[in-house]
Formats: sequence, structure tokens, C-alpha cells
Amino acid sequence: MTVVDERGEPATVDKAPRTDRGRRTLRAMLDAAAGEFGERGFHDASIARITARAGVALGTFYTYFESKEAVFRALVNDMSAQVRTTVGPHILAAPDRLTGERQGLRAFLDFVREHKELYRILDEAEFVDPASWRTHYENTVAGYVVSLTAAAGRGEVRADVSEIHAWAIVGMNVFLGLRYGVWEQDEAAEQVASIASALLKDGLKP
Amino acid sequence: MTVVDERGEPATVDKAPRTDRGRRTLRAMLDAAAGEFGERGFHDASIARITARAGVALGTFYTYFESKEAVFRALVNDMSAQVRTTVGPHILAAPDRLTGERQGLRAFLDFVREHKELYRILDEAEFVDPASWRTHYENTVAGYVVSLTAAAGRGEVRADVSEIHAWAIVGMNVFLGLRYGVWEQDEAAEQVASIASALLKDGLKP
DNA sequence: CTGAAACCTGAATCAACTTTCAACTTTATA
DNA sequence: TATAAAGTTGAAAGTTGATTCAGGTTTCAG
Repeated sequence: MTVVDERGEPATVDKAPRTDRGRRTLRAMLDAAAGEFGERGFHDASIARITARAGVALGTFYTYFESKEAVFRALVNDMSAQVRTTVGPHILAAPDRLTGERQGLRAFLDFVREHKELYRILDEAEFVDPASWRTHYENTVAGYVVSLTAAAGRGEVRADVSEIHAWAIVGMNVFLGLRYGVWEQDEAAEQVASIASALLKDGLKP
Repeated sequence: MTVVDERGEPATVDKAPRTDRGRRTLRAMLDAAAGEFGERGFHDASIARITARAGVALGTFYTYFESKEAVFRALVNDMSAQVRTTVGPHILAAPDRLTGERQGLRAFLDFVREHKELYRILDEAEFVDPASWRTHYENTVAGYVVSLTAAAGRGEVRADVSEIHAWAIVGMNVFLGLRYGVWEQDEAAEQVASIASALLKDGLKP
């Protein structure tokens, strides 16, 4: 058996497709897995259904993945990156951090609405693949700490911003995403983002 | 982790114990289930291990529960109520809503630290028993909307508080509870609560 | 004390699934 | 075009753990 470093990719290396045909199959399988996991959740999902969705035979799955957990992990990492690369630019493009937060949240809500499956997968990672999940949020929070600290240096936010603030903001965004993105879309993304942004800026005081 | 009666489940009625011995067994099994689910998560938990923990035979489980999901549901409902009855009074006892929020969060963090298993169970309910989970948060948010609206009437918070604010606050609290309650306790509950409270009151503005 | 209702027992049943593998087909390369 | 490498196949092995059940034990009302 291959020596597998939990974090590294040595186990994935020899599973990587070497031809176009292989790459196509892998892609089809990843998409199928995203759909299957998104609809039925990790445990109710089955490899057989994933390969059926992808239009390949059962055994083909193991040409590209070590196990059921492995696809899930691949999906989580992929999605984590997708969220960052989708939302990040919106934050950076803004003239100041608080405006960035509003635009970032709006972008996040839009993203969530278009990728409900992936959002759900990421959420379930808390139980299926805690390590990836924790990494995802630690990265997210770390990014917030960096940019909030920079903003504090520019006098845009209070000087004592901390990791606690970052976790609070992330939690806020996650729940707003779940309620107003995944569950129901009875409020415009813009509206949700601007209320949350105002809350962050001025608090609840009258 | 005392689990009290869960009324309202017609299917559970004929499963209710009729003697002291039965009630003792049921209690042992609920406690065992809380521990097992908390430690291993729903899917890795096994009925056999639950009954072993409780010191009874495998088959006894089905004297009191319809299925694996049924115990889980019982635990989720019980815990949801426990959180409310533990945290609620702290909020109400405060002189104003914003102070209440700080005391409520501190109480919540304390609760979480003492009931990590149940917190985790509630979290996993998102996937195992979505209906109960959704109900739990909808109830929580509804409570917030009521008390925030009342506070607005007293001029303690801005007049336009909405459900969106409530979801934001709940998400904030949940994530802070997870990070500073369940994961690591590297910050005093009081400290976390007071920073979050300040954020809610005045926002991030310098 | 006694019979019926409650409880308890744990081997056996059973329905998924995941994972393996040896034969077979397609693609790349020289 | 030949041959190795890559990719595909699906039946079958192997695993796991929830749920059942027939029979034994304990409790309790009368």
C-alpha cells in the first residue's frame, strides 16, 4: 500500500488521469459526486449511483479515487477554493474593508444560490472530514484577521479587531447564506448584504 | 446530560416504560446514546455500543425506540429545549436587551463547554434530522425577533431590527460557541461574550 | 401466591454497500 | 501498425450493522 500523508497528495498522484479520455471521465465523476452528495448527503450517497450518473461502470470509480471519503475530500477542497476565489476579489475590489464586506457577502449569497449542493457538502464536512472542514474555516478566518488588521491600520475599523471578531463575522455570513441563500430566497441578496453590513459597521444601537 | 420526557411522538407512546425498572433502563439508554452519538457521530455510532454502554442487551433498544433515528430525534428535541431553558433566563434577567445578549452568550458558551456532545448532536441534526434542526433554529430566531422588537420599542436598539439581524446574531453565536466552546477554550467565555456584545452594540467602526 | 404484563436477551436475519480483480477495450507512441 | 500503457467493466467477495424474534426473567396487581 502507498504511504499516505493525510494532507499531501501522494495517494492521488498515481490516480491522476493521463489521457484526455481519463480526464473527461474524472470530471464526469466529480460532477456526479457533487450532485449525489448534495442531494442525498454523504452516507446515503452510493458509489454505484455516482458511477451511474457519470455513465461509467462501478469499478471505474476506483481508478480515480481511493475511497468514498476521498472523493468527498476532493470535493470539499475544491469547493473551499471556489468560495475563496469567487468571493475574495469582490472584497478586494472595494474602496474600503467595510464596503468590501458588503460586496463580499452579496457575492457569497449569489454563489450559494447557484451552488446549493456544494454549500451542503461543505457543511457536512464537519462530520465526514473534520480536518478539511476545520482547515477551510481556519483559512477563512485567518484571511479575515489579516484584512481586518490591515483595515484597522488604515483607521477603517476599530484598532482592537481580533480573531473573535473574525469568527463572529464568518458565523454571521454562514448562517445568512444558509437561510437566505440555500433555504429560501425571499430577500434580495443586496438587501441582506446591506443590512448585515450596516450591523457590522454601526451595531444595533439606535 | 439528563434527557427528560419527549412528548408528542405518537409512535413513542406505546414504547414508553411502565415500571420503574423500565424508566431506569430508558434513562440509561438515552444517556448512553448521547455519549455514543457525541463521540462518534450518528453514522459511526452503533446500537450495539449504545446498549453495551447502557449495560443492557442489544434487543432491549427496540423496546424503547423505533429506530436509530428515533433516539437521535429524541436527543435533538431535548437538547433544543435545554439550550432555550438554560440561556433564556440569562437574557431576561438583564436590565436591557444588549446586556442580555452578552449574558446570554456567556451562558451559552458555558453550556456548550459542559455539553459538547449534545452541541455536536444538534449540529449533526442538520443532516440526520433536518426537520428538527430547522425547527430548532427557526424557534431560536423567532425568539430573537420578538425580544429585539420589544427592545426597539423601548429605544434600546435601532427601530428597524429585522429577521435578518436575528439570523446574523444567531449565526455569530453558533460559530463562537463552536470555536470557543467546543473546539478550544483558549479565551474566557466572558471575554468572548463581551467582545461579541460590543460588536453588536457599536459595530466595527473605530 | 399467581398469572399476566413488562422487560430483557442475543443469535440470526437481512439489506445495503464498499471494494477488489482479472479480463477486455481504447489510446498513445514509436 | 504494433505494442505498451491507460482506461473500463461488472460480477463477486467481503463487511457492516440495523432490526427481528422466540423464548426466558422480573415485576406487580389482585
